[in-house]
Amino acid sequence: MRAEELTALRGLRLFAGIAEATFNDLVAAGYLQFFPPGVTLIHERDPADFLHVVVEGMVELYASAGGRETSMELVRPVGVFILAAVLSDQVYLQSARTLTRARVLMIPAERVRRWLAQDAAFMSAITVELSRSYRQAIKALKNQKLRTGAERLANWLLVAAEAQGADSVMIDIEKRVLASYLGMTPENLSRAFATLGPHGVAPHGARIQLTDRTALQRFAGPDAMIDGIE
Amino acid sequence: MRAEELTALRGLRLFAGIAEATFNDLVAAGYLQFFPPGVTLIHERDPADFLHVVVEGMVELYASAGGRETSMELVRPVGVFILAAVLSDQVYLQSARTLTRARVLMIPAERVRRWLAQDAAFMSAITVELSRSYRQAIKALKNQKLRTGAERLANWLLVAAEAQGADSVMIDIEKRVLASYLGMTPENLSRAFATLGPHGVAPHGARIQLTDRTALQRFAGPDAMIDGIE
DNA sequence: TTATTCGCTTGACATTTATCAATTTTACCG
DNA sequence: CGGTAAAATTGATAAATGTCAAGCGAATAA
Repeated sequence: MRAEELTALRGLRLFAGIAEATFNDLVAAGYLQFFPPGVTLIHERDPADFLHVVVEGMVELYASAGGRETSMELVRPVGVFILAAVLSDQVYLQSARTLTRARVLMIPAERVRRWLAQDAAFMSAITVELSRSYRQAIKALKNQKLRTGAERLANWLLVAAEAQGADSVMIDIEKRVLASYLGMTPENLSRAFATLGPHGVAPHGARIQLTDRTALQRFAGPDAMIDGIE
Repeated sequence: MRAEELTALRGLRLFAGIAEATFNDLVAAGYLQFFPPGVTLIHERDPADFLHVVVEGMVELYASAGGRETSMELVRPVGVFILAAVLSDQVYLQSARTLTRARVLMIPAERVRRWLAQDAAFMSAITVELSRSYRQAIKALKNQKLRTGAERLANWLLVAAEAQGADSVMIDIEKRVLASYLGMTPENLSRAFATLGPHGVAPHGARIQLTDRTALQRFAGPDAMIDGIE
C-alpha cells in the first residue's frame, strides 16, 4: 500500500486515536484488492467475515426483497461498510457491489473483534462511527417517509452543490443508481428533473445547472436533521 | 423504584455484564418520573441531555419536516431511546412523546459518557445496543423502500401474531399511530385492511382475526432481513 | 465508419397513496 | 344515562409513483 493511502486510512474516524500497533496489525491482517466494476463483494444473508474499507473507487450498498431491489448507500473513499454486522457477528442486511473499478481493504472480522476488546480507543472510535451510521440511517428513513421524490432529488442536488462548491452539479454515478438511491424509478427521476425545471434546475446530461439556488431551496425545504452530514 | 423493576432494568442489554457499581450509580443519578399520556419528553433539534429508559407504559419516537410528521419507533418496557445522540453529545434527530401514562428513567448524558470511559463492559454493551439499533433502522428503511403499504401491514400483523402467540392480533395503540408508523395515512390503513381481507384478515375493532396464516404469509412475503427482531 | 448496445427520456396507462368531506363508531365526561 | 369529542371508516377525487413500450442519443465494438 502506498504511503499516502496509509495516511488516508489512518485518518479514518474508525482509526482515530487508536494505538499504532493496533492499526498496523489490522492493516497487515487485511487483504487489499482491486475489483473491476460490477463485482458483488458481499451478499445479504451471508455471515459477516470481513470489515470492508473502500480505499479507491465507489461501492454501492443495496438490498433486495420480494423481487425488488433498492440502493441503500454509496460508499466513497475512505469509507467503511457493514461495521455493525462485523461487530455483532451477524449476517449482512445489505449486499455490496463495485460501481467502478475499486480498491477495497478487507479486514477479518475476527481480528476486528479481538482488537476491540484490547484497545479501548478502538472501541471508542467504533462507537463514534456506529453512532454516526445509525444517525445516517435515521435521516435516510425520515427522508423517505417525509418527502416526495422530487423533494428528495432537490435536497440531494443542494447537498451535492455544496460539496462540489459550484453552481452546477456533476453526477458521477449512473442516473438509474441515483434513482434507486433516492427511492424511485429511473423514469420518475427524469420526471422529477422536469418538475424541478421551474425551480432553477437545468439538466445537461450528467451536469445539472442550478440557475436559482434560492428558488430550489424554497422548493426543497432543506433540513439539517435530514440532510446534514456528521 | 421497586425491586422487580430494578431487576428488569438490570436485564437490559445495555446494562448486561457491567459492574454493579456502574449500574447503581447510573440508576441513582437518574430521575424516575411518571408522565401522563401525550407528554412530549424530548424535542427534535434539542441537545441530548438525558438517556431515556422506558420502565412502564409506551413512548412514541416521531420526526417532523416540512409540516409533515411520521412515527419512527414505538418503545415499550424495558427499552432505551436516543442512545446515539447521548453518546456523541449531539442534538436529537427525533422527538418523543408518551402514548400512555408512562414511567421513564432519565439518566444524565454526562454521567453515561463518564462511565463509558471507565467501564469497558458498559462500553461493550453500548456497542451491542447501538449495533442493534442501527440494524433496526436499516430494516425499517428497507421495509419502507421495498414494500407497499398493504405489504408492510401484512408483515406487521404476522410479527405481532407471533409475539402474541395467537390467531388474532390485539392492537394496543391507536390506529392512526400504527398508520404513521407504517408510513401511511389512517385512511389508507383502513383500506389496507380491506385489501388484506381476501388473505385471511378480518378486523373487529382493535382485534384482528387472522383466519388463514398461510395465505397472509403468501401475500406478505416475510423476510428475516426486514422483519426479524434481534 | 457503421452497427449495435445500453442508458436515458418520453408518452400512455395502471397502481398506489394522499386529500377532502361526510358519516359511523367509539370513548369519555358530566 | 345522554351528550360530546375524538377516532375510524367510507366515498370521491387528486397527486404521486410505477409499469410498459417506444424512441433517442451517446458510447463501444466490429
